[in-house]
Amino acid sequence: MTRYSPEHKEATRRRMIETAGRRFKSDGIDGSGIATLVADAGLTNGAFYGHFSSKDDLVASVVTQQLEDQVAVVDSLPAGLASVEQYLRYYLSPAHRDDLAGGCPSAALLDEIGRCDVAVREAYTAGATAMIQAIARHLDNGDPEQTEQRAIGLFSLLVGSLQVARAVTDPDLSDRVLAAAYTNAVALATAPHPPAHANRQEPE
Amino acid sequence: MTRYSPEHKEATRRRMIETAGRRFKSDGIDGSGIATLVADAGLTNGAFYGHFSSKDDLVASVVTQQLEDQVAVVDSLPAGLASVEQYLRYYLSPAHRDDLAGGCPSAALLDEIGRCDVAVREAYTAGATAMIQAIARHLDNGDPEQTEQRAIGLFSLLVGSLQVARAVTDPDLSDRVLAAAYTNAVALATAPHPPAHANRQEPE
DNA sequence: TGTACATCAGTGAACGCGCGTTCACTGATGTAC
DNA sequence: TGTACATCAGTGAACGCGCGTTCACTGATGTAC
Repeated sequence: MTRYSPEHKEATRRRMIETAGRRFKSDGIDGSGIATLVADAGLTNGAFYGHFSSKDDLVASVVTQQLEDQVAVVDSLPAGLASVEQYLRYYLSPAHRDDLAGGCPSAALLDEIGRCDVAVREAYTAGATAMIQAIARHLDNGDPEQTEQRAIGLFSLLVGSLQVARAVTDPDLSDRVLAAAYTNAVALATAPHPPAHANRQEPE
Repeated sequence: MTRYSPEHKEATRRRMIETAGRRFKSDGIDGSGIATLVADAGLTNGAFYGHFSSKDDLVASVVTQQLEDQVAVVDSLPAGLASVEQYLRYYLSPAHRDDLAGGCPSAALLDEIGRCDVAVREAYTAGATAMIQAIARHLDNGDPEQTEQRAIGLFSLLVGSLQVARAVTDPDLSDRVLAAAYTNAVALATAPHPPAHANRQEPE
């Protein structure tokens, strides 16, 4: 009854989601046309709507997949702060900065996602929530509220820093942005327990 | 010899740059067409090329203007950490999160700027450099290298947090992102002197 | 003061192009006998 | 094993539309006399 192997179409769909992820991250969502997206997967124009109901449908699938992949990487890190620092070194490396297509989806697409339709933003919300929890598991210090705060802050700092480092044309400034982010990220991740719901605190 | 007042055309140009800034920030750069941009300033299609040589030329002018305005706000803050905290409260407020068109240009446009042509990115580089210096003046603690690191980190954290808070659809999560950013930003800005070029530091 | 005129900011129709989407079709596949 | 067939993933031309840009023009302006 079923022609072709049952995995055949599903494999093509997965290939489209993966190649579209790379294309979106390097050229932007608005900057990537259907013709280019299907060509990247070795198909032609009309094949698209056999797999996705619209471009937005593809975008939502891509966002979900990209964040799941990123969560899987964080989940696979060994426990302990040393491996968090190792991840920070990768995330804030010149290699990651220069690899738009293969890098962090939030850094590449976040403000565009913010302007997408609600289905895309819901996909992002689920993915970002999972990502924050994955980071929090590595920072856990017994105070869940403070741990979540730090996980959110670390995630935001990483995303913002990588975007700044990518946008500026001065290579020296770009390197300083990455280095500053690393110093601040390590401080944030390893800060001692106390002021959880930070009351003001004078310097010195 | 000169017809019209000499300020007339310049005033129209400034009006275009200002309305385009709002439009770009709410709809994105790719998402804003020339027809809409000129209509926002009360003009019609063809008037555009009397003021700008191309859309990219307008984008570069907008980026320069938007960052200059933001630097002027930071420069006008009274000295002292209390006024930095006041600015952080504004920046990370629900009101700012919900005011795309009137808010921070980096939070609204940064990843799109990263994909723009080199003239736009150079305009952004100049603006971001000025912004980092303006922030650093408020954080100065005698160590210029550490001060710049903190200014860069603070700027990146703010931009990233606002983007995350805007992208997610869950209002409660969005509020928690803003609150977490505030706590982490205050900690970053008011941290005591010591570990400037942070050597590793075990927790507790 | 009143009229003729040169300037030029702004008009609006038109251009070629690539967008997202539709649809009649093709042809490789695995099945039935 | 060999042939006829039903399936359906993928093809490729076409659609209406809005994009960035061009250009011949209009008409309000301030000037000259």
